Amino acid sequence: MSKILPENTFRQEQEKNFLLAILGPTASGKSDVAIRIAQKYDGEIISCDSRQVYRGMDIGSGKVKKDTTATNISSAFLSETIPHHLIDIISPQTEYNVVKFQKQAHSALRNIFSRKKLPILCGGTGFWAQAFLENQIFPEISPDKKLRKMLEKKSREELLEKLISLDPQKVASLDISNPLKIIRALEIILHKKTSSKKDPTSRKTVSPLDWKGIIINPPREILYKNIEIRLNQRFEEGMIEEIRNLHYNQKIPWSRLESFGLEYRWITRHLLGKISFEEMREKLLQDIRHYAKRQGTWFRRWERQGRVFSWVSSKEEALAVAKDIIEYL
RNA sequence: GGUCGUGUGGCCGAGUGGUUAGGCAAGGGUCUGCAAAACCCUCUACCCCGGUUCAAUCCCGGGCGCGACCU
Repeated sequence: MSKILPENTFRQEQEKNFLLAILGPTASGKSDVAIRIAQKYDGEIISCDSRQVYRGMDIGSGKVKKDTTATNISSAFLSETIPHHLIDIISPQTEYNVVKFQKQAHSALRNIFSRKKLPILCGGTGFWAQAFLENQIFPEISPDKKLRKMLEKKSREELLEKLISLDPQKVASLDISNPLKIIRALEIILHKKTSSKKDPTSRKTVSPLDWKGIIINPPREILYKNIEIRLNQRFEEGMIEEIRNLHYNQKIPWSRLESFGLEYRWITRHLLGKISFEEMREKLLQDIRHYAKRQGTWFRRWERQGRVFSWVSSKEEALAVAKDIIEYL
């Protein structure tokens, strides 16, 4: 089994630190494609999914099935004998965010390169993917839960007023109709004032990554149909049980579960008796479609900013394009 | 057959004699430490015909459709 296919040797020989990204909306088949590429070219997967990082959130977040037979030494999550990084890394109680992801993804990446494997970033969280792949720099002011909680009670108008009084210039470059954005802006300003350590924009620069991205973007109707089929499967696989368990056994508060959105949000509401199964299913389906749409918006915008992607409409096409990219590196 | 009621954009649903309710869906978009989150934009309709009127989706008459009740 360790006798490798001709394609596999290819990886060992090439010196470039190249990274392939498989992106796309939910239910587009990213995971399948990534695993098949990894199998063919001796790769490892870095998951880029803001919900799959959490332990116990399996069916609802669409994790690939874990290998239970494998006795591999790797600490990574294994599926189809392929290591998956950044899956199951923290408890759902823990706060996680882009910056943490950036750091961990980079360390996973270094790790994979050191073993001369092909890293494959796979996921639908566009914000995280872009932050990681483009080494985006964030102001070094970490979220302040207490402050946020306090500010959340205020109206958008009050928040805006406060922001204008503190930093009138900031307003121009901000989406001021969104309270969350104003809160973060305030958070940065207030902390800069109190703990004026170092210039928040200064940070070690990382050398740019050499990567190419494939976006799987099936026609809307097909995607929506897949979403529904997949949702039905998830119910059959015991997704409701999973969420019940997260609350009653893992003691995750309902409010926390709701905040995860989609399946976690709607099933929680159903478990609390607020809505019937049918209503929950309908609302959830609707929300997943909206989510898929937003994901598409993200990728289109990213491309408009100057990044070129290979857009494909099916898994097969994705595999063909991946083959071209990798074999002609 | 009769009586009463009703007919608004893909759906729900207010309303008015002349300046376009609203919600949902749909589509588009924003995003620099909550991103499966949060937020923004677009989508001028009033069943048909005739009449009244400067002007009708709104008033009157007729037709058609739907609903309820009566026979």
